[in-house]
Amino acid sequence: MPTSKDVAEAAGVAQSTVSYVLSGKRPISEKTRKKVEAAIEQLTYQPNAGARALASRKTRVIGLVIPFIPELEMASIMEFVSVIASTARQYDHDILLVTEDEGAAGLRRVVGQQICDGLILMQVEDEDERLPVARTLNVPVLLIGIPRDPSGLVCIDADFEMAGEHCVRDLAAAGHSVISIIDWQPAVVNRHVNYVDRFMGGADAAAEALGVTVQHLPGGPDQATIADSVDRALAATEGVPAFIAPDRTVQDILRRALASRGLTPGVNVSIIGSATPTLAELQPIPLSTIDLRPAEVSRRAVKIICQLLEADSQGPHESLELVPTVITHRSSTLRPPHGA
Amino acid sequence: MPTSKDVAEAAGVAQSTVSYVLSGKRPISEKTRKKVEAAIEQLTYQPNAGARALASRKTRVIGLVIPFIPELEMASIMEFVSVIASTARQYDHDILLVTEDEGAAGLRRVVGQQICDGLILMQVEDEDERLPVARTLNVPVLLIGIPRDPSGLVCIDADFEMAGEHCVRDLAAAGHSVISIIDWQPAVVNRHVNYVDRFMGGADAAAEALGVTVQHLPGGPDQATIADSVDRALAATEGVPAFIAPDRTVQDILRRALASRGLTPGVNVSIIGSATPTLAELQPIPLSTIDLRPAEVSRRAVKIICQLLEADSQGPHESLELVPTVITHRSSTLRPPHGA
DNA sequence: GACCATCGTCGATACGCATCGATGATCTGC
DNA sequence: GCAGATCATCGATGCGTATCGACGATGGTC
Repeated sequence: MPTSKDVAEAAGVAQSTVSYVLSGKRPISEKTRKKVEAAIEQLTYQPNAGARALASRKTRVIGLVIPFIPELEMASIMEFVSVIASTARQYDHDILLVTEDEGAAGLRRVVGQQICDGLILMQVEDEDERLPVARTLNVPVLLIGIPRDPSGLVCIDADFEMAGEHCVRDLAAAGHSVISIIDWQPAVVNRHVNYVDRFMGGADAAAEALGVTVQHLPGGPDQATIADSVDRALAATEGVPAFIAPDRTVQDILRRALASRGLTPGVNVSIIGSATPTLAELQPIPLSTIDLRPAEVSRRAVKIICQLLEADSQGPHESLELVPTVITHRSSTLRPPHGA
Repeated sequence: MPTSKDVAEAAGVAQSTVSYVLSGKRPISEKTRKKVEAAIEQLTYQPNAGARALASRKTRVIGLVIPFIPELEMASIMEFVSVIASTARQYDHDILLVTEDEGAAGLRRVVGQQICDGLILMQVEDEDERLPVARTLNVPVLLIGIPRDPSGLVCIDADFEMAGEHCVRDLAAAGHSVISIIDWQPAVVNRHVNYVDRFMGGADAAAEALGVTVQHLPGGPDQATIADSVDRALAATEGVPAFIAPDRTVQDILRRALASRGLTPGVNVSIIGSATPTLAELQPIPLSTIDLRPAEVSRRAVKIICQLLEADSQGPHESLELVPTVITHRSSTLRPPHGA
């Protein structure tokens, strides 16, 4: 592997000049620059990351703490990971994976060894054991998700409250007066991520404002629970029933439960779920969705932390950004009576 | 951040002694070791990764090149990623994400900058543009997947040939004489990953050996194609029809197509799919599966590359490891007549 | 008790880059 | 045509660790 010293010799300049050509932190004459660039090209020189990190005290690596939830929602998590990694590259950074099973010690490790300059935490829980540690680390930390106490922390998440509100508002506009929300499955609820509460809060607020009824029913990966929820929903509804099912696993089971009761989405029952556009279109009856925009959340997350890294901010920052959700009508919901 | 020099001063020894305590590469007296360890503890010292990499020429980081396939099979990919990351930790290594959209240049970058000591490539295609680059990089590279020409490369993958063979063998044993394989969806087939061919080859070989008929039918995320495939399968079958659907997206559509034709898995039709045990159990009729064991493939992948890193092997290694697949009977297939 | 091997520790150096102060070269204005 | 300002480049140093050679202390041997 060639070093900057090799490049310097090939170009007939000092090593420091090579460094300045690369960083642009001092003016370099056109002639010298050309010579150096030619030497770099010819030797296929690439700066050594370790040496660079040692000298500059910056690794240009961001640690990404990924959650470990067997099975569930893995596809969604992968979308975050993938977009975060490619966005980081746009800011000339790389992503180091930190698995959740390392716990808070993992954060201390990667920051303490100075493997990375900052951290992104996914799936932040209400009372997350990693938060006290995150607050004392002297590097920028970006949370995806909003803990109970976000003081002194930088957070971003989808606007679940808006999501709940929009779902209820849309179903109400389509003429439904009773709306049933099937909860996320227990595996998610038990994680104490509070987006569940925020979603429900938004839905309840909208219901109150619009004078419609929202009832909350248990979800679950088992069919019995959901079948029971459906029956309770039907019993409580006059007219066309409406369901909101944010959890993707719940949706599949719900669809089957409705089908076996002679209910067809878009005809004599409405369903809104959360799903990516592609997945929604693949359904036999394309699903009306509330898009929680994981890609946009990921992009902004990287942008924010890169700005913090740029600023070299020492003082404890604090901010909270919510990404608007988007509701899309497809065929699984009734059309509003007035064409709205 | 404390340095090893700080630790040395606190313990009243030389910096090099601290280094030897940590590495164990020279004998250290019990007394000195205790003093140093106490100082490390008290200062919460952690070695600087950059300096360590610079001096030792080892980063203890492995680059993981993740595929970029919108939507499809993301959950499965996440399982690879997650298991690879946590297994790497067991070998005291970390994982750096490299996204596929960087292409072959990405490999050159992370290796050239010496950000990582080795690479794992996922979803290797038959004629992968990254392979010629991989061969010339002077670091260990581990492929998950088997290219057309694996010479000079180290590969691991699930044994798809065995998988195809076992599926056919099991269905034949259950009394089916005509077996229909619904192909992966076009998005997968068009990637030219050759596991599709290997699976089909295994199935065909088993069919020939057992004297049963295997027919290949197109899959696809659209219902029309699959519905058509089902009709063609039924037309060609006397007795109870049998389907093999390795693609998860195809499975869902297939299930609906069968249901709408009055066919119930395990009763008057057999289906074997590929899915994780958890997902298989969640189905209304638990799915008999061929498990391609992504977690086991991931673990072995990390093990192999860590051994190569350990060995500091310069010469071009070459190996090919296939992980046996596991077939599990649940309720979606007929039982063999003789209880076998 | 003199000699040599072994053990434990130290000091010095190298790793490759960023960065600071210094220096020579070129230009400005009078 | 000369003092001072600006520009481009160089040399030296430090970042924190691993590692090599050296060296004093200890133990055993005859």
